[in-house]
Amino acid sequence: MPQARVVIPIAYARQKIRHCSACAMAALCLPADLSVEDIARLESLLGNRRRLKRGQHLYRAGDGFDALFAIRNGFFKTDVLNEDGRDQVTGFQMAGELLGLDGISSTRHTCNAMALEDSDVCVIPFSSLEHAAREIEGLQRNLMKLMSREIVRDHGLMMLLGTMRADERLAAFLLNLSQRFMARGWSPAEFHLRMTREEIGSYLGLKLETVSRAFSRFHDEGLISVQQRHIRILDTSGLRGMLGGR
Amino acid sequence: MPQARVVIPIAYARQKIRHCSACAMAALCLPADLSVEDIARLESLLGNRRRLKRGQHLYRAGDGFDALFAIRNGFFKTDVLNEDGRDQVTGFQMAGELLGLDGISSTRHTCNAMALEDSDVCVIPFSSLEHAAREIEGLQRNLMKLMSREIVRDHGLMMLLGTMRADERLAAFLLNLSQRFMARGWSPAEFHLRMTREEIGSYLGLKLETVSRAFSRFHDEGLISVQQRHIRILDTSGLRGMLGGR
DNA sequence: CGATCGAATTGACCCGCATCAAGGAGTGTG
DNA sequence: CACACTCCTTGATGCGGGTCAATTCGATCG
Repeated sequence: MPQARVVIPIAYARQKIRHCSACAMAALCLPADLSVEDIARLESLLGNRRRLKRGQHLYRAGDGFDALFAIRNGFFKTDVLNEDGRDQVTGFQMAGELLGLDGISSTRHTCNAMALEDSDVCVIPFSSLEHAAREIEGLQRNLMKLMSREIVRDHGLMMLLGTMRADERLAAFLLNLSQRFMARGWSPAEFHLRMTREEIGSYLGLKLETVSRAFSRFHDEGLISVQQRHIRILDTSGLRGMLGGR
Repeated sequence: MPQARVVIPIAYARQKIRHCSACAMAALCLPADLSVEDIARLESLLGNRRRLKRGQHLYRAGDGFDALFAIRNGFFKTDVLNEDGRDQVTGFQMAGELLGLDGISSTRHTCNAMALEDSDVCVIPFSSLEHAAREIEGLQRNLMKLMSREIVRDHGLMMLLGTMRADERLAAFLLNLSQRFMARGWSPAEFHLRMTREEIGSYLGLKLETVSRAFSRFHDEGLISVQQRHIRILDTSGLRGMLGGR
């Protein structure tokens, strides 16, 4: 067991040599479209990697903000909690996506980020990133694009929460997951949900029972097959047809 | 009437001399905390001002993106429209706030921005802004903070849409407006709504009848007085108590 | 000053989803 | 292997807000 203490730093050191340039997710992440030299610059400012076990928090609302996190692999949820105890899942994040953008607005994080499976993130100290972004044109642009994309994504979710009925919401959710898995080279048709029905419900503004019933209905209609958290999409266009199926 | 054609360009030219440094909203806007010299730099890259009549669009979804807009005075709504014709108001913006951040993620805007009263905005060409942000540290930071603040704001709205009941939503809406008016030195207790019940409803994920009924209920309970669009808040803490009044 | 038109209010009814409750499936533990 | 625990499914019931419809209010205009 004392060995672990020795082994881990070595592993870190080795990992630190090749960060982005060896990362399968680079194209979806901050380094997108940067030149080899600029990627090297970016790598030089990265902090250590950080590993999280399922259920661990990467950060919590109120924690000081000093770094962004790029998911190397794993799966996260973010949620906000308000005064009266209600909480709302604001997103599920997967490899290649950035966590912590909410913290830039002040000196503290405003939401919680929790690993839904054992995960691995790159720590990007924000002050170094800011500094580098002033010198690397493409980096500044990428960072702003990522933030803007987050804003656009949020608008889509508002649309979902404000105008859609339960099964439209779930169909949109599944199609979104499917598409993001596909963008990562994974199967778009068959995947394992890493979140509970309750977390899906919180994200979609529904109760867990409603989510469960909608899953069963999709199953009965032959759109998907569901076994607990294992999902197989059988009829993508059928699912797509549910949107606006008002 | 031909006179107007002559007068307007002159007015523009005169306005261009002093932008941020003479603007009452500077503290809430991009120049916040910048030095006098940096503000001068920022002013030098501003485009013309642009005036809009009530009902005019500043931009529409699909329009090319090349500038941000800072509201000098007036009032806007932004909304997104999806394939099947439903739309969702994503925000109401007032003096000192920035419009167009959604466009950064691609080369096009993804939502519509419409003036709800005669308004006046500063045009900020984005490529110049990006360039200046690389040289002016505080400017880059302010821009990122504004984007991050937008993300945090959106999370709050998701919470509202995902977990609150109708009158909580309306109470939160009124308190938010009130606070923003106060931050601008206007009355927090008495104001004129610039949007219809239907637009409020779209923003809050409710139908216009529900919004109207909630207003009437608040009125009957002595929390506010309502006459069409004129609102007077009579009991702020009462309103606040409605949140989480499950 | 009456006519017209969009916006807001109010009422009656109904439906989708929340709520409450019971039981089943899967997983880890002593 | 029994037990506990969490997560999921399914049913019964009720309510909040959607829907449809009628009326009123206020502004604009001939």
